[in-house]
Amino acid sequence: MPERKPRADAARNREAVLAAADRLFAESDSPEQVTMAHIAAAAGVGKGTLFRGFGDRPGLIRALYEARLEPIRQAVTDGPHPLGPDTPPQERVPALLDALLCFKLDHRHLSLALEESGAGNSPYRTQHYDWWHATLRDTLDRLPGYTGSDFTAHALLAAVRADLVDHLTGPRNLPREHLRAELAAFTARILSGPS
Amino acid sequence: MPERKPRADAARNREAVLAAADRLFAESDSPEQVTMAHIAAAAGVGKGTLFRGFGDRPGLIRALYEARLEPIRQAVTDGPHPLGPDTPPQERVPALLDALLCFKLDHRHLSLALEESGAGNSPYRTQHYDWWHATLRDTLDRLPGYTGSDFTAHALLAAVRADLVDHLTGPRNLPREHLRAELAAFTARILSGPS
DNA sequence: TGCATAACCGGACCGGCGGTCCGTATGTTG
DNA sequence: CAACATACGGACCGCCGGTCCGGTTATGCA
Repeated sequence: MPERKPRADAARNREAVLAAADRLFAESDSPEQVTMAHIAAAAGVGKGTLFRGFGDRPGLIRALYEARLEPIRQAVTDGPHPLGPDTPPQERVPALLDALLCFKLDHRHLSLALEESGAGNSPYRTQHYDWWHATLRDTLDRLPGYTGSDFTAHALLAAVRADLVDHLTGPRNLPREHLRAELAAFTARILSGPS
Repeated sequence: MPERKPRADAARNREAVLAAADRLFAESDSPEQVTMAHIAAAAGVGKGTLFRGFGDRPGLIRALYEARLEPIRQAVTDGPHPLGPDTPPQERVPALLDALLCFKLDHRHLSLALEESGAGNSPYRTQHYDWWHATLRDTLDRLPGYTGSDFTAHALLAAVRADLVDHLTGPRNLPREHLRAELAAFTARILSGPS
């Protein structure tokens, strides 16, 4: 009874909006240049449709982000080695962080938009952050005798914040593979330290 | 010839604006609620004065932040143990991070306002970030045989990002001393790992 | 001390943004 | 095919950062 089938055009419009937003974010120089009116126009839709379907701007960005992240989420929750839950922690932690880093490199502006802290919606009050944190913490906890996993998980996730990634690969022109290597080295140091 | 003495009332107004902004940020729930018009009104000054004196909103926030941070900066560049330059790296790195963490705890909303990434001004394109990073990196480089100091410095600074600190001490109510201890443990793990 | 001048003040004003609202159009169901 | 519910869309609103210029006031010189 709670679920009512949405109208067909509504579903189509929803997809059109997400596709338009994705394109606009990818093409823009800065996420703030992508306004709700722009997205609506690019999707051939009125502004009202955007706000009815997604609530507000952060809501739209979140929906888009989570849609694009879904494959990785799948791979982590029940995928094969090295992201899946059967991977031993020493391998899985770096794999998780590397996957997240690559995702942010591939969706730079979208990730930047998401992490823009506006008003009460910090990047830490999102569903997917909690999920990443819990996954990482639980994996760390599988390391025998490891302590401080909660804070460590936060700190590791902070090392791949979108704006930091953007800063390192942007003006300083650090190549993608270099950054991945640096992150891997950093992670290794965390895992092999005293527990 | 480049330096002209500013008028006395201009200097007074500048201080009044900084004081008003400091108070408003401290009292507000969220940094975005503090508008330029509010600051101007609280300082008994017109909006034009704000923009002439500080350029724009980020400029005002930066000026305020750097003014409040100045004592710590002094203590780091030529102060005594444990922040000063004569401290051995194993002690100085945690001391630097702890000082920064405490500062962000004491100036929570101001720090949040500063790190809000708007348009082209990411928190990483500020003078003081470069300074913190360089200081931390150089200190890490004094550790014999340490590699990857550049990225490590970024990652350590990311662990004390204002919004993360806010998130941990806010809803989750983690006491100040707990967080400091967690950060210290994390830092220690970094320093004692394989180089 | 008084005047001429440049520096500074301040609030009316502007463009643009996120978000709302309601008359209209369209898909859906019996 | 009719009648209803649902979604559409763009005019509209309030607010904010930032600009501008006529009026004011400190300052340097005579």
